[in-house]
Amino acid sequence: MDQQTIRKAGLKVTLPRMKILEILEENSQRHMTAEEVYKELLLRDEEIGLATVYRVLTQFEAAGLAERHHFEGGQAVFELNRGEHHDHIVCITCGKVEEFMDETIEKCQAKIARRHGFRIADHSLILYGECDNPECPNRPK
Amino acid sequence: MDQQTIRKAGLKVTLPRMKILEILEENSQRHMTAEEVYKELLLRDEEIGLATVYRVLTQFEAAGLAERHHFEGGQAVFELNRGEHHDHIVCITCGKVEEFMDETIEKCQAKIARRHGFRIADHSLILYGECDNPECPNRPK
DNA sequence: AACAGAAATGAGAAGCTTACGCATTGGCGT
DNA sequence: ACGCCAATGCGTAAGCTTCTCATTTCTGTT
Ligand SMILES: [Mn+2]
Ligand SMILES: [Mn+2]
Ligand SMILES: [Zn+2]
Ligand SMILES: [Zn+2]
Repeated sequence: MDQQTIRKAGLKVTLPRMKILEILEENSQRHMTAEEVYKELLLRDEEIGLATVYRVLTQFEAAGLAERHHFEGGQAVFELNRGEHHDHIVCITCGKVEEFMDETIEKCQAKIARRHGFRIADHSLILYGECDNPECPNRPK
Repeated sequence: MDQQTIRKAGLKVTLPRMKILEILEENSQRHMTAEEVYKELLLRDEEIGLATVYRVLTQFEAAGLAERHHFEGGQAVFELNRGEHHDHIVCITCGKVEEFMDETIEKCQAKIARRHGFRIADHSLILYGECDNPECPNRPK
């Protein structure tokens, strides 16, 4: 239940938090911007301000409930933390996002950090390319 | 000579472009924000507007002369393209940036892209952590 | 060396995303 | 049910980057 999720994250259970978590859950295969979450709230006739959306998403992130990613394009995107780390590959033409996890890369990163005397806290790996979707606008016909 | 560099990039040789290229060259070990380049121009009594700095940096990037990176913190940083690709490891405490290149990681990325049907165009790999610099503010004493 | 056309520049304003201030509302423990 | 403090909504502001447009500067050509 969402209430438990929010409570366990150390946050007071409020309507905005419930609704936003709900939306992230229903779109767990996507990566949504704050604006998109906000628009989705409007569709559902929820009177929740954009500032609250940003605030709640930031709180979810701080609580480890959600992750924020900075793909090219200015707007940050959010997704629920599913417990297993993954990185992203983004189509620069149609925006499609796929996820992957590569043990070899992860290990190499740790090794590199060690070699440079860094205690690694986080990392961001994003591959940009053109996807092979026939519907992808960039596909030569 | 800088003039040749700029001309070969397909850009008209202008004073702002010369000066900005000069500054990037003199700071080739750093990663500078547009604002930092602008401040450096002010120190040199060059009457070059911030808008021009942004424009020129963007043009340098488009021409392959420079690279833009988005480390955490809002501001993009720029560096001259030295011809050899590298990725970055950033200290989240003192901001120190080190560079690395790992053939294994690069190969894995290519493999992953292939597996997902993406023609890879670019990638961004940034490791965040705490460095071991004794001067680093975060160092426990 | 002067000229003309096109491209580039400077200054300020605007755009966009995100954060903030504050009066008001709303959870939640009592 | 009550009251306190956190959370919210709205408007505003901040930070970074880009745009607009009148003016200047290149560049190739007389
Ligand atoms: Mn994801
Ligand atoms: Mn670099
Ligand atoms: Zn695509
Ligand atoms: Zn450090």
